[in-house]
Amino acid sequence: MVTIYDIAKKVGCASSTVSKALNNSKEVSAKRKLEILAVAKEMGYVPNSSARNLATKNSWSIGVLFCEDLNIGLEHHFFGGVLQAFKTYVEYFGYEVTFVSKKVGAQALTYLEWCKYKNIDGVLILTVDVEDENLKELIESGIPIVTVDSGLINVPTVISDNYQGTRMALDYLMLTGADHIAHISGPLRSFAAVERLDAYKSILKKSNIEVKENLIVEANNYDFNSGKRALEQLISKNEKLPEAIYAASDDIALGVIIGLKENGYRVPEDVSVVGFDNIELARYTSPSLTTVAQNKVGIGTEAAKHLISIINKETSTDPEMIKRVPVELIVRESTK
Amino acid sequence: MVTIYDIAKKVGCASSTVSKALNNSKEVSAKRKLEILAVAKEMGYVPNSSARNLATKNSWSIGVLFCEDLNIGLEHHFFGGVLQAFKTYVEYFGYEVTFVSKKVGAQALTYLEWCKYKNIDGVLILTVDVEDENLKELIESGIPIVTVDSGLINVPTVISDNYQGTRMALDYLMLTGADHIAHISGPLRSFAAVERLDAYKSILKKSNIEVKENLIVEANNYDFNSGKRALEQLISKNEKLPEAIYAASDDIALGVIIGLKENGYRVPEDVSVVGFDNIELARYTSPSLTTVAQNKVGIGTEAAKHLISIINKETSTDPEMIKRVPVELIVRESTK
DNA sequence: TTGTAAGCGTTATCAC
DNA sequence: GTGATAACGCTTACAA
Repeated sequence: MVTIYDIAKKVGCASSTVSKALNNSKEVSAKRKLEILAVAKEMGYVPNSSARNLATKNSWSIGVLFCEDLNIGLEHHFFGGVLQAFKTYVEYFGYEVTFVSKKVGAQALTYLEWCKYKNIDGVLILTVDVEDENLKELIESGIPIVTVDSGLINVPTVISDNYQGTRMALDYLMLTGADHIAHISGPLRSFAAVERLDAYKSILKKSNIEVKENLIVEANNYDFNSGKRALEQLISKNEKLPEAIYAASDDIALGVIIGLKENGYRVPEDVSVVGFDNIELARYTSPSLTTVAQNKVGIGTEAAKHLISIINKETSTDPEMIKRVPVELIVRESTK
Repeated sequence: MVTIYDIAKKVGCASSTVSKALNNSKEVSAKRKLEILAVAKEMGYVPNSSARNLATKNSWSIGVLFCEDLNIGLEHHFFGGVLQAFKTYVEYFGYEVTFVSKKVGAQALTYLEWCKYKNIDGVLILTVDVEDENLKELIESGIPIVTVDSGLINVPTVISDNYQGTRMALDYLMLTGADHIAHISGPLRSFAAVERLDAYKSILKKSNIEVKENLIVEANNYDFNSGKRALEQLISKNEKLPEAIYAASDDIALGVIIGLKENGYRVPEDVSVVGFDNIELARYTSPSLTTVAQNKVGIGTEAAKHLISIINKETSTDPEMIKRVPVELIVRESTK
């Protein structure tokens, strides 16, 4: 391994001079700087992260936290997509991203301990077990944190604009003649699910439409199967299905559509269906799916931007902060 | 920040003794050890990663490399799933995982430089631009590397057993009476696509079935649209479609099925279709999809296991090594 | 402009 | 068993 001492020896100067040259300090003459840089390159010098971090007390690294215990994780396109955009943005600003771990060597650590151990600059919380005591400690520690759609309170949050999305979906359905609109919500332990349900209720009220509890069903999860089961419940709770169903996710919506078909309903002739997400497949199903498109890149980027601004103390950290990223209604065949 | 000096002062011993106690060395009396541990806990001591790494020249961290330039990345369920399993496994053994970056602060680095900078123990290459010069340098550096289905040669690879999977798919199709089987391959810049195509040819030959070039079409990509377009090509190349189509991915297969329907074919009555992956949706489409299931967790875990064994020098690093993870045929409705 | 030296928090080597 | 002390590679006052 080549160190600044090796370079100093070869150039015939002090190591501090080398350090200054390498850090582009103006306390070195241009000539010396050039000379040192040339030798550094020639010798294949690469700085040492640990030594630098130790001396500067600065890690330039951001932790990503997600619970693999939950059955929702990186393989979910939403979180994968958000993380990718997040990573791209923060790396552009010179940060590296590391997964927050619960151990170092053989020793178990809490999240907070691990962050201190690594001297992490900030944390992105992706998915999480809200009950986790460890998490509480981390949140209260004062380390810069941002979360995405995790259901955590008291943490700055970046999330799709669920109210806007719900309004666009319902407005469109009403426009196409639906007087009765059911809602299959996501699991209500999810923050997004609650927001979409609240929006549904509030928008109906504003349109002077009665909110009927028998038109609301909570899916156990965001997936296809839960959607299908929720539809069965909806059917059993109503003699006659409403003209439209607003589902809290595309997977749920697809489950609903299959369930409708199996029960002899035509989509959209008998029942219109709108989803939420705009998964890749939505345009290819039959009928293709009308849906509220989430902007994964936008969410990841906003989360990154906000986290960095907290780290740089450009933003006073307001734990109540919620940044809503605009969504878009994509009209396809599953609605009239 | 609490350091071992703070602990030493409070306990009334030397810092080296504290270090030994903390590292569970037997060069400390049991009594002292207990005392020191208690004080450490009381003071909220957390070790410092940089200092430790600097002193031990050991980072306990593994880099994950993937090109976000490609339109395939973390949001793809396959890579997301593999990474998640990989992470779980290596963390169990005390490693942390960090994304390989191309810069540190404002300075651009090559992959290899970054790995040296971080003193990384090993690298998992997920997706990659095979042409990348930077990559070549990394591969030739001797740093422990494992890759998953990336198409790289000269890097130990963990991949689904594409031959076995193809054989199971084709055997099943032949069993159900298909004499002619077309293949929509993945993009041939992908290693897996080549393997599946080769297996297709070789298995047909072994079954004394002629390999006809007009029954083979390369999809531009692994996605739905590419599948649909490939089907159009297949149709234009053949007066009469074969009884079965073996597709290199589920997304391709779904595109093929939609295309078949649009062209008036029934699945599976007129044409059987088999995919590869077993994406979550495969069981829910109509018809549900017969497919070769890839074991994402198995692949991630095997990659982790192998990388760690290279790091520990338990395995002599053989760049030609290919570990094939068993696949499984899931029979559903898209085949007779 | 350049050099000296202390310090970052650990570990590891050697005396005692 | 315990304690000095050097070393890891770098940054940064401060002195020259």
